[in-house]
Amino acid sequence: MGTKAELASQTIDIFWSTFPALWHKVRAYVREEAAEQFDITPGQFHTLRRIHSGKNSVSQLADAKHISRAAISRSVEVLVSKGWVTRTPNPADRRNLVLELTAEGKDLLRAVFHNIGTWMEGQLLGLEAAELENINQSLLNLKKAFEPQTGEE
Amino acid sequence: MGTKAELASQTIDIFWSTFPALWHKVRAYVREEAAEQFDITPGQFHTLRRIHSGKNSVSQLADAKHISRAAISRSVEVLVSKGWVTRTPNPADRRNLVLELTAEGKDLLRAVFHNIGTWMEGQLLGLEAAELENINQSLLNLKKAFEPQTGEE
DNA sequence: TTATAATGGTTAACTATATCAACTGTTGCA
DNA sequence: TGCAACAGTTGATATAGTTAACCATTATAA
Repeated sequence: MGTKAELASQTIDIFWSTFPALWHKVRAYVREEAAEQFDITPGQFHTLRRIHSGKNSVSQLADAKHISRAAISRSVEVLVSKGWVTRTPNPADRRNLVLELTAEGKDLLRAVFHNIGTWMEGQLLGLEAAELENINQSLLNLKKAFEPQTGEE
Repeated sequence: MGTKAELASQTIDIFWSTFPALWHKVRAYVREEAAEQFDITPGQFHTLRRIHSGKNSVSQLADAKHISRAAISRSVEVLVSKGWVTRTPNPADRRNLVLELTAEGKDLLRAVFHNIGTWMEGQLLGLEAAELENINQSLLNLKKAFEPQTGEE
């Protein structure tokens, strides 16, 4: 019942009152802007984003998003059919298909990021520099707290 | 090109590398635990959560989640059919149906929150007290930054 | 070496959740 | 009065998730 447990309990309350609303707001922005300009759904955008950040197989994507391989497989199928992603057999392990963004996929991702980034920056500039620094550090700490511990999970 | 713009740009990068992963992790936890114990999907849980926090009509829920009234209407229908929510005609405006949690709905929500809270607290206790304080303040600031401005949006 | 288990990926059948468009009923306003 | 706006539902459709079953390949181990 020390101060730390109390703080953690506060964090949880604050998490629920801030995180989902913010997430849904960003997702709604993606839906409105990106869907209108590029015919891409939020889910497809996020899959594209994760491929870009190095998750280059169906299994890796499934692990990252904590959903089934079947769901990712279909999602990737759509991205391939739209010409944004390629599936290349991996000679070193012929079960594996390596995913990569096409030039069009990269362009699209860049455009959507730029679009959303402009909007987000406009919102964030309402804060003070010191507040932004704290946010940056805090998000990284939050991520660290929820990362799989060595030897566990 | 001041420091503040640079910080905001960093914040956006950090946002993308932390926020979605964390959100999907929490969502996955809800899916596994809550679904198994209470036969409730993450989406239903979040709708229940928002009704509990005071969004007591289909329209308010649609605004809060930034999705269509039609989608919320169907989601609420499920919650009603499962006995977790009631729809009561509002005498002051007979177009409006007031949503409320039933006792079962409240119990369920409490149980799921307790379940997830225990898990989250375990994760958060890996951080220092000062880090938790910063996280609490930062999440509130982040929310503030993305709240509709007076006279805009 | 050879059977068996585990991995990577797809497909099928199903359910949940989102869209838009069309609709009913009610309210507000000119 | 008459019409526009609002609250909510329903139908048709698309996307996204589940589990189970399956194929091909790779890893393990008797």
